[in-house]
Amino acid sequence: MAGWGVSEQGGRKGPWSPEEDKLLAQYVSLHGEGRWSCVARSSGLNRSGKSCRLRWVNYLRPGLKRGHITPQEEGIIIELHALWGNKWSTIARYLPGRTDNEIKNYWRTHFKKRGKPCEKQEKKKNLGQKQQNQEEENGSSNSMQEDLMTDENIFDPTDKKQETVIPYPTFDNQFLPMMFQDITPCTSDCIAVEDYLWEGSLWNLDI
DNA sequence: AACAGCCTCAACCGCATCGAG
DNA sequence: ACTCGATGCGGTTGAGGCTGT
Repeated sequence: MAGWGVSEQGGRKGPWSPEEDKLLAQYVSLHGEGRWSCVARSSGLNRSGKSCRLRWVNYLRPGLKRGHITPQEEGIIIELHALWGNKWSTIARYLPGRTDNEIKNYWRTHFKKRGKPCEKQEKKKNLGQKQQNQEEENGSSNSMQEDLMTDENIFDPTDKKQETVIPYPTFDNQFLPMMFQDITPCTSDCIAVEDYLWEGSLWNLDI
């Protein structure tokens, strides 16, 4: 990000102003989501379609949750990441109100670099830098996450044979109580995933 | 109080995929 | 079958806030 300003296409870049947010929200409420390039052109925003979509999806869309990821959500993220790997948008579908960007950032912050979730704060308080470095070197502290991320364990969504349609929960029903929404699998594949989620402890809230 | 290092998160980029013509 | 624009996704970056010294 070498300096905000104007993109190659001439559109504005950088942080969105409240005025831009308002324009975008107004336009989407009138015309609906989609056709982002049209949104960019017609709304008066000097932004790329991509930028408009991203802003709407990650920030302006109604129903987005604010605040910290809960332990329950964290558990879901761990389980689904073990299933699908870095398929953040897929994982986000199971966390109503959370965006793929948010989940991606969370994973990166809490799991990728360091050890187990929540260990960060403990480390800060209890461990000296030396010990921290030692743990990072021998990799023992995050063996759980690394195990989950091994190729053998990752469900490959790009494999058409394995790919599973995930019909729920979507943004439309995000206002239902999280994780106990009225889920209705529509295909046998869905049921298979459902079985995994229920039997495989994803929905076990004893985390 | 000042500084340095770390962390978070909004936003960008590049690539892949999809669909219309 | 091919091209091209639109859209979606995952990876990456950097500004600003936070925390420890």
